[in-house]
Amino acid sequence: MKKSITIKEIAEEAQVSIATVSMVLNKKDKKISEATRKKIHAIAQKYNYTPNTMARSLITRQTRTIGLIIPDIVNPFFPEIARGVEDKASEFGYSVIYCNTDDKIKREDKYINVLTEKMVDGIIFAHSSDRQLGFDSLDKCKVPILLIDRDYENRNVIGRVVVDNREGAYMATSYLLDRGYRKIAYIAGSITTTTARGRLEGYNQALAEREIPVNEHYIKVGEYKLQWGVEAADQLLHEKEPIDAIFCGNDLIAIGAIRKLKECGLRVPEDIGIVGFDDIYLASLVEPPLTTIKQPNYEMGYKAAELLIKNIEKLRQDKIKHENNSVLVEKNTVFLPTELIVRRSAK
Amino acid sequence: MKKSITIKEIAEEAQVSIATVSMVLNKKDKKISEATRKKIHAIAQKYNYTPNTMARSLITRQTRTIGLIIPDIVNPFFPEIARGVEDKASEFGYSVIYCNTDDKIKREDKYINVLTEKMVDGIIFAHSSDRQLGFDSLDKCKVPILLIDRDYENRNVIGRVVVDNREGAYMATSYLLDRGYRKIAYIAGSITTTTARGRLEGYNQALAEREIPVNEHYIKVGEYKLQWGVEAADQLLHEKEPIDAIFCGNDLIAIGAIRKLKECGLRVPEDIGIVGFDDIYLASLVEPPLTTIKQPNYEMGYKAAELLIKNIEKLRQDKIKHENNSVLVEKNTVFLPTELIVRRSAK
DNA sequence: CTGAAAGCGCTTACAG
DNA sequence: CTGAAAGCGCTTACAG
Repeated sequence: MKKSITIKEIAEEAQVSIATVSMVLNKKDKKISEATRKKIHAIAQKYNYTPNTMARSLITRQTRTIGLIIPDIVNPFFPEIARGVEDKASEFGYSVIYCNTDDKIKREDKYINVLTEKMVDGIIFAHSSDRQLGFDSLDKCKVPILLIDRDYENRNVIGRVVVDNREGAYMATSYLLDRGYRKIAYIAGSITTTTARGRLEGYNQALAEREIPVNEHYIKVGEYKLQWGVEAADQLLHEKEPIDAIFCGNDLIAIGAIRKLKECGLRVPEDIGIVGFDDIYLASLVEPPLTTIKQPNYEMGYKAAELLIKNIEKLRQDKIKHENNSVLVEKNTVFLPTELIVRRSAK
Repeated sequence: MKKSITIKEIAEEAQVSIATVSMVLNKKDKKISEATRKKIHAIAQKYNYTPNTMARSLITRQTRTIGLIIPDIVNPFFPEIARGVEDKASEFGYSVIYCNTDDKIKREDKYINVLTEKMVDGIIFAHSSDRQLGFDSLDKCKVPILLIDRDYENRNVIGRVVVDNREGAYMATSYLLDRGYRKIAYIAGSITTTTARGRLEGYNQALAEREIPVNEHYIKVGEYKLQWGVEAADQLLHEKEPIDAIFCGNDLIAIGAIRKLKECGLRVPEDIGIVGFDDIYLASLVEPPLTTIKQPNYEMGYKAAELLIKNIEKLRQDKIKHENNSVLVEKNTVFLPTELIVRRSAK
């Protein structure tokens, strides 16, 4: 549309050098006379000057833009994360470019490339669960990467922000145990991810603490879908040793399980106790409102953006000051706590 | 992190000029000898060359990045739109920077500014419903803007993509009429938006066609929330002339209304027919699965990105070719059709 | 207090 | 077929 005015044109009109204009507009104008300053600001205002950040970035080597790579924004798990990221980023004056990969490694690599070319200052990355080994595009990547939700070993990764799934599952299972349930099943969504493994650990730990033996038949591994909740619940109802409670890997599973239980005339939580992992907050909409472990998704995004940007800025400081290799602000994995939300108490 | 190699360095190593390297790497290399070409590609590969798009953009005046401004990605209405936008954008080789405004005009203006500074090629904008009049930041904006979901008159706007709410409401109401319902209420979420007005028009039109007089008491205006659905349903049940069906402004309202009806021992749809406007696809999770008007949200984002990018590219073509004022690809409002999803048929 | 100059990494006429 | 040169809009030492 309209062409923007440049500092060169402002300089001409103000009868000063472009250096002076640049300094004034960047508030590095301690040494500039009040008169010049006013004149320049007036002209900038008049023509509605907007700086060309491309030109600036070319010199400063910072774009104040970060990338967010997630599987799918439509998956209700991710909007809160995305929102957390954007909130923190904009607090710091950063923008975020967001990318959907559908968990496809090819698309992940493509986006890492695109973001690198766009010179983003950093990337927040929720990678595919299939991504098992070190991968070229990550190794080659010239941009700092921070992992969320799922863990992954890689030297280019400057940090990780994940949910404390072990603790959450422990809380969920302990809650059921506290209410007197003893035959607690676990319907897992999958077991290949660190997420799922953490939850299994927590479940086992809670049982172990009370010296309740783990019944392998009580652990059903499938996928994070409503239909799987229905099926798994059906399987559990046909076990020789009847169950009295279920810890569900996520809330879609929980909804499915409840549907099945009701079909069979069982009441929740009077007959069968249920706690779900509240991936996507839907559980609160089904009846009976379900007791769940709330995932700190918003916090995850927020924290991730904070860590990433702090690292970015520290890296830059170090480069400017000492030109030596810099130490990261925080290199280790951050575990975010979950919360037990009791919506309807069992027994 | 690692510094990227530049075309200058490639040129040195290959013993050619940077112009040659640039041409080869940009596939404008028809005139370059096969040997030089191969040599250059080999070196680029070897050092894992990634172009600096800042530098390129500075010259070409295109960033291949568009902005997406929405109220809140956590609102389940928007992820599908965002996904549609990103899908189409990445098809065209564009990235998208996304921004949450919480419907605050101040934040909208801030983001329009930020995006302008970042030199995005265009902006897709779902503006606040409170934004009634022409507004400075939009007028001043140097970037083409395309509006989605909500309409707004402004000369800087190159187009609009909205849902055909009138048609949708007409379908919903007609469906209920076809099933024999005659006392059809309408629980609206609000009436200030063009969205809500369109729906009211469709409702009125359907009734008018069958020569059924509109009963003002049957139209309840509130907000797009579950609780309002509960309240409005309660009000409707106390009307002198009893209703036999409800058209709900969105699915949160529908869920609330159903909850109330059930509480009063009424069956849906046997006693009271219900059709909701399926803003957020949640309706399918409540029982009984609800008949709804499906919003083409994904399509809205997809179409919007397509129109915007086509306009951007046309604008550029025209500038290169004739340097004259260009005609927009499509300036008018695009109405996207809704779809009636019958999940449980009434009567 | 201010300016002249170099340069960020690239593209694009233009010349040969 | 290839190179020298100008320039995109800005920042940053350095000099005065």
